[in-house]
Amino acid sequence: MDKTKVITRIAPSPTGSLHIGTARTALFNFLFAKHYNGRFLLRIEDTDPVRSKKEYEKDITEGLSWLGLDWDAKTQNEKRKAKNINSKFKTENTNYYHQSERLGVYQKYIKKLLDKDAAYKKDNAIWFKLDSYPDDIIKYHDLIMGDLEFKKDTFNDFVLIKSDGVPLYMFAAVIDDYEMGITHIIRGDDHINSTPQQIMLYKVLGFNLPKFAHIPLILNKDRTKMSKRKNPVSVGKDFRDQGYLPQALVNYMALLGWNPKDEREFFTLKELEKEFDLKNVNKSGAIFDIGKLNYFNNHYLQQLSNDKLLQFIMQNEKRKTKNNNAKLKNKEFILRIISVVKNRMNTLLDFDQLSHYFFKLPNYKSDLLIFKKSNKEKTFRGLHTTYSILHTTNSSRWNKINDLNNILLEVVKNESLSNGDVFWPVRVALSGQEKSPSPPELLWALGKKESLNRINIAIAKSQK
RNA sequence: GGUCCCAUCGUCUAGUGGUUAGGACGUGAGCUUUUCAAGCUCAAAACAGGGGUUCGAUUCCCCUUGGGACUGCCA
Repeated sequence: MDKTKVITRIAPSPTGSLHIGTARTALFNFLFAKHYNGRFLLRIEDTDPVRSKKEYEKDITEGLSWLGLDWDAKTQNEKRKAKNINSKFKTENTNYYHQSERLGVYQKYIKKLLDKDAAYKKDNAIWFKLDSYPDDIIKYHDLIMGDLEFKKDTFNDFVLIKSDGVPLYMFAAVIDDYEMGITHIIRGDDHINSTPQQIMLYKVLGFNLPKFAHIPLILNKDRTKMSKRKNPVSVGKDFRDQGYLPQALVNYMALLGWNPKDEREFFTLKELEKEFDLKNVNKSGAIFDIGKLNYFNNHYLQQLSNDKLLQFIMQNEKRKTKNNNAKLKNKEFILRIISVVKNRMNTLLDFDQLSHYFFKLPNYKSDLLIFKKSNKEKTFRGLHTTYSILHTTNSSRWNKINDLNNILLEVVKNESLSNGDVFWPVRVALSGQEKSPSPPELLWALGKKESLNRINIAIAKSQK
């Protein structure tokens, strides 16, 4: 880029949980800043004391961190400047910005506008005077949308400071972006129409214009905007808590509106930092497709080591139940289960469904033991022989899935049965399910004692 | 209504003044197999319409249509 250091920001209002749209905007701001070795800042726009809530602020910061979108901390100098002058707001001294601690700053610029006759007081509020902007046309170059042009007379004077003394977004954002030295304002294209008003403020205040980049919105299935108010899709509740991995969500969100101009589709955050540029962001909105997110999530789940996966499953379980789940105590056992069900998982939450029968054999009908191309006699014979051979099998042979597979094949051969006569009933005996990992995998995961126990139960059932 | 933005398979997208319009998800089929899943192979699936410009437009221009956003003392 050029000599000036890139500084971007994400400026959410804490009036709801971290929304998917905000997260995607944060991602683009983060990536752009990192790509050019710049800074990425977080500013909480909490000037609406009625709707703003601390819990939402917490959700937002936690969500950004979870995604790996760590903001650059305020400098010491910036920290010192922060001062809360309005009793309506309580703010701690965080390493990111709050508008509520900058109320004094806004006053300073309001005075300037008043002095210049660019603002006036009416109904106890401070209004911007459109006439103070000299031109009839406001134009700007958008890094994504191209050259944009607006007629001034389609706007009216607008409120800068409400009658209760609190500044409005339109004004506060301009002052903050200027004071924070924001070089690139990357935000949703729902802000295109309010940009001319902000540009007038920049000009009248004598500020240099930052670069604007309006990114296309994330859309619902019906192509309407996925909005924070109407479609509160939350990063924490709807993705993290539903068993999605941050790397999957990041990868998926990046591809919503941006692409690498070739056929690669898997990117880590680091790779995205390297590849991302506003030039490759397109103009039209993108529908959010949970199916494709699942695909990415499955992909990243497979990349995880079993140990890591165990760790995530425990974390998730903890978040859900608020205490340690007793059934997850036996780590060795869980690790074995993980390795046989892993590739069937789309989200971390799937583990429950895919693994319950390892912990407790479900009740099943004896008919289920009989393979569709088999009969009762063969089923019984298969189970019986399997039991006898496994019974005498040295537990050292139990460590290899392939050995266990060979044992089952031996049974098939010795009894002149078909694969289905043996494998199917063994599967049902071990899992009580018709869909499961392969019988040798089940044997291996369950261990010798439990496996024999379950086969015994099946033999008893098949005799009835 | 006004202002502004957008327009390639169902979805995310690549692409070029001359291409068999490419990839991915999803869908269907096949292979494999003891089931399901996975994996592999194959298939169906798109340039919104009309005018220009041009030897030639999916690509450039205009119009229409369609969709969306904004239109608060919200952000």
